[in-house]
Amino acid sequence: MTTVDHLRQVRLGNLRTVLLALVDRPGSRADLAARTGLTKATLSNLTEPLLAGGILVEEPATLVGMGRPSKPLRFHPAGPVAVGAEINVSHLAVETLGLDGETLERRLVPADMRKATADEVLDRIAGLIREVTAGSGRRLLGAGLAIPGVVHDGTIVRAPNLPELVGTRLAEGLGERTGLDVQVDNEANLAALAHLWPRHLAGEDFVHVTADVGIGAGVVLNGEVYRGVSGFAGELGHVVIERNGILCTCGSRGCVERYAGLDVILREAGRRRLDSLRKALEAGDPKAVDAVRKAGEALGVGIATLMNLFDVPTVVLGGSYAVLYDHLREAVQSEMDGRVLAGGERHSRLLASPLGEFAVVRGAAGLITRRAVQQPERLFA
Amino acid sequence: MTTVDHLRQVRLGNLRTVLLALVDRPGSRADLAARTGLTKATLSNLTEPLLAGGILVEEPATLVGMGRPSKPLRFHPAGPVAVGAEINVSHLAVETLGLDGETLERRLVPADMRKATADEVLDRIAGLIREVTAGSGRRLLGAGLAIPGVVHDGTIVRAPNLPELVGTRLAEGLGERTGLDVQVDNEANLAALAHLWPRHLAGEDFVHVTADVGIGAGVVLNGEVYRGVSGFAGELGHVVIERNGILCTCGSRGCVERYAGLDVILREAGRRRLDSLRKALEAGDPKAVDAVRKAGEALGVGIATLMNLFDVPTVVLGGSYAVLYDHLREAVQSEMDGRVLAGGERHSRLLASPLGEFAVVRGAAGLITRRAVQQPERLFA
DNA sequence: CTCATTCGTTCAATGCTTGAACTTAGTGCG
DNA sequence: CGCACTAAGTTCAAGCATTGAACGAATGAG
Repeated sequence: MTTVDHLRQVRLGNLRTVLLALVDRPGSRADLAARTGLTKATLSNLTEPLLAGGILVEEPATLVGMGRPSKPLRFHPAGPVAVGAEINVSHLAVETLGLDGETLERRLVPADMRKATADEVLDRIAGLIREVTAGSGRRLLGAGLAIPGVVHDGTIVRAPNLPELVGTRLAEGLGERTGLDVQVDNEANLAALAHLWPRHLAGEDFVHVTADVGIGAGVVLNGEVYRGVSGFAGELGHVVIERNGILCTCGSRGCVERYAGLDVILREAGRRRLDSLRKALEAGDPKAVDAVRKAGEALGVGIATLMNLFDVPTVVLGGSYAVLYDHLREAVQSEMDGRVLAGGERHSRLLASPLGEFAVVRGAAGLITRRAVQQPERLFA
Repeated sequence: MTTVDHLRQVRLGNLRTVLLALVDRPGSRADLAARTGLTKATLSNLTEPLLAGGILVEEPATLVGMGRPSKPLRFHPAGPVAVGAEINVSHLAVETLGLDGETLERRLVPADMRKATADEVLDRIAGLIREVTAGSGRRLLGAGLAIPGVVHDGTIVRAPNLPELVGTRLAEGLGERTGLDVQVDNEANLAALAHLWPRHLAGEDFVHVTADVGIGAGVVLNGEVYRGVSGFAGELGHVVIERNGILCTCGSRGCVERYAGLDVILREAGRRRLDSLRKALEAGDPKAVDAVRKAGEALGVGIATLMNLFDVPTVVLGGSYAVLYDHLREAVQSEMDGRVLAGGERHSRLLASPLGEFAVVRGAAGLITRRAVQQPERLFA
């Protein structure tokens, strides 16, 4: 709105384009100009403050081919980093992530959080963050915080497994403890984001499905995490597959969660923990195999419904489902093939997440690096 | 990419902002400046070519209040118009729509199209378009064409009720016949668009649900129609509500369509046509009332699932469902209240469409006026 | 040593928005 | 009737990011 803000916007937009190209891979000014469609002149101009600000470094010249050698630009190895943190029912985790997408430090500590108060949880998380960031000397861009619940306008509005946290504003609490700019989001959304940023692991339209106590789906449309109007989008656990089926805690009947939730699978398989179930599956225990297959059928019906509504070509199974993938795949795929309209292999792809137990916390950190790239003015603070 | 294309983009963006403000309502330059955040100087500059090009007119001064009277700008009454056309199983329709959102002409002619070839259909549509556009002397911006099927990259890839059209490229055929720039889309998407443009009738996040032979949902997220990767999004008809339920033509079981499709309702009610059903309902025929209530229950379960996935606050019932609204509402709302997570009146609103049988064709025309506003360079052709 | 080649920088030109000053066209009041 | 007041609309110099062309820099090939 001020004098030439419109011109400023053009510049920031171009800066974003350049940074996105650099996240993809390093490159010289000439190379970046070719990749972004900008001119070499503009690139020199745009990168100058980034180099001066310690965001980028110029590498020694590459001595290949004819002509003046190029000096590739990359993110500065001592440049700013983002922190990711995760609060879950049975563990806490933190991770630091550079703008180049490299993980610097990680911690995952088992801890029963079910009855912990917000203050207790935040104190522990803040301690872990201090551990992983101590002494690096690198500027911190902020922290992303993942929680197993629905967040709306910074407040936790639903958290079936961490009832103590409902109604609290965790971002502010963690901000006070760490001095960081904190952003809170749902673990399902962040696990999905980890498959999108900084690397595309499943295209730019997919659904990432995980099971903990509930079943959550993170929906990515057009390269953006879709959160819905109130942050409730992707509640795959409460998709109905049998309208007069088992009563659910949510008040509905026949929700997918009652047939394919991790608690249901474990109970049916007669096991207490995921690890024990996995061993039973490896040993070929028929009760375990059967329990997982049955869950897969229910999950497949829910996923088919989801795909008929969102029309995304790819489903990523993560978390516990990734662990059980080998025994889930067939049943899930079979229901999908039989029920998805745009079906057939051509359209529906089922993948296991390659990210393991750090997916959520990596997504939490990615939320911050991504914001820094999309709003490059934040890099000059 | 040329010299100062970036500057051009800024100008076109501002032009779009101004036109959007004018679609909302007419206003003087000073008023528009206040509403858009631009300066009076810029507004004079931007509107000058629109006035010269016959897109806008300056009204005689309004003589109210102190100071120099303002001369409101509005869309020119002889300015360009868009054409909408609809091909359906049992009728054809066309409509012309001005940039101001006013309907100029309409035709809806009953016609059994089930076995018609693409050429026959296009000839008839082209004839209707000539009828409604003849002699107006106004420039035509293009035509939107609605069909009961899925469109991807301009080709009809699915049309259960008009099998003759599958694989054809109707846009090109109609373009050749009329000389217009034609854009084809699904009727569900266009019915939804009609509730969004040029007037917001249900906010900017909602789902519009209609029943013909199948059940289609047009999904509007963030003020944009969401089409999915292949144009299959919003296939509410094939959301599963009983996983071992009735076999569906799509190969799945327990699809909503098998319980809440119009054909099912009519059969259960012992009627042949919607009109006859409506009269039976008005007379209180218990068989009819019961058939509609049962359909409403099934539909409500499907809608609840949809809302748990998309997290939209509003559902609009259109087409046949709007006609049956009084007898559907209670059952649908009851299932929604019991099953939607973000539920309660605060979050889920159920409405009947106010647009009647012209919703689809109005949306088809709206597709074109909307494009003209969003890409203002098209207005200077 | 010279030429060809490619990288990166310098610089005048372009064209859009802006705020301030100015002109225009009314109302209200003595 | 005239003068002050108010608000609409126009004019204009200033500011700024990108651009293409020209130029300087750094290397390989012959």
